[in-house]
Amino acid sequence: MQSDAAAARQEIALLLRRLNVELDAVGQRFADLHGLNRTDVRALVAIMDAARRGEALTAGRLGEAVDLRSASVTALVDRLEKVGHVRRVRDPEDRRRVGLEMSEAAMTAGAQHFGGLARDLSAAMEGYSAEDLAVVRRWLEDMTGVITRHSRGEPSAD
Amino acid sequence: MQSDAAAARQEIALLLRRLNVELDAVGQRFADLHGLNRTDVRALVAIMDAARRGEALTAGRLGEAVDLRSASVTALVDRLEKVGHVRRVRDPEDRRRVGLEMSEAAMTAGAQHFGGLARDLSAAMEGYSAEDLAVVRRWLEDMTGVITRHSRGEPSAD
DNA sequence: GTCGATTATCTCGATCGTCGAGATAATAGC
DNA sequence: GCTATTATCTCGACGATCGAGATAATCGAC
Repeated sequence: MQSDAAAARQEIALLLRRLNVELDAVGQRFADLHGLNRTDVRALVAIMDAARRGEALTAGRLGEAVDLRSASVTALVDRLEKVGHVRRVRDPEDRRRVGLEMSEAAMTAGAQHFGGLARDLSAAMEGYSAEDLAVVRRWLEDMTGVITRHSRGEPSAD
Repeated sequence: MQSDAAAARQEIALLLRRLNVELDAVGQRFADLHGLNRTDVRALVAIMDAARRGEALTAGRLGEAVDLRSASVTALVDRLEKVGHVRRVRDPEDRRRVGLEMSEAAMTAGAQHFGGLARDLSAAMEGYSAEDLAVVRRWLEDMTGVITRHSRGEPSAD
């Protein structure tokens, strides 16, 4: 019988779900603090991520990132622009395109909130050995693979 | 210099964020498959979790679980009841209260989708030793602690 | 037991986010 | 040039959520 081991694995799956809920709550809290909704936060994070990679997101690409139709993206960017979080910048190369640039203030607020979390997570991992972190890393990659297949609706490999 | 170790920790934090995104996508997929929105899915999960604990959720408690005001809960339960996923059951003890019972079909669909994920996750952990899983478990608890503090807006312990 | 306070849910009207359809404007291909 | 394609925007409609207030049941003090 290995039902003990199976129970341990199920418990870990439950812990993962709980972590997921709390991680979502971090985004929700940022939204509450800044008078935004969850979509707005996801958009700002997408723009920030792109900026970190050195790319300036266009309206269309932002829509793909947050899975919204063009009409909704226009409304979304209107909201973010109205409160000064982003600026529309027409691309001189292709004047149909609208680039999105985050304001310094929004960048700072985002870095403080989410960067602070990343810093605290990193700090909480300081007590772990390189070997332990390698295990965690492999586990994260394995779990993400399984989850990704589920989110795409692909059959489980059994 | 331990910037290598710091970089490894940051990378793990990024992996965790990616996992979170995919885990959200699993719920989104369930919603798409059944013509529901994310709130409806969260509600069904909350009802299912309560049922597993042997409790029948009332409308009010469901509202707390998914963070909605009573007016929205009424609309939410109306939606779920209309498509036959839940049934309103007046509590004979306290006839103000409305208990919520999931239909067999909804229960089965939920168990299939989310239970299937749990099963696959568990299977993917079979290759891990008890020691490795203990590391993962401790790590999950530590990270959840940090994240929960952030989601509650409590100061980081530095 | 009766009556006011409290609790649980519901109704109504308003607001806001999202979308489909179609307009507008710029680019690309021939 | 002229047409097809691409990127974004406008407009009208729909649906999820909410605040305020209504309704109905329970509780507590007397």
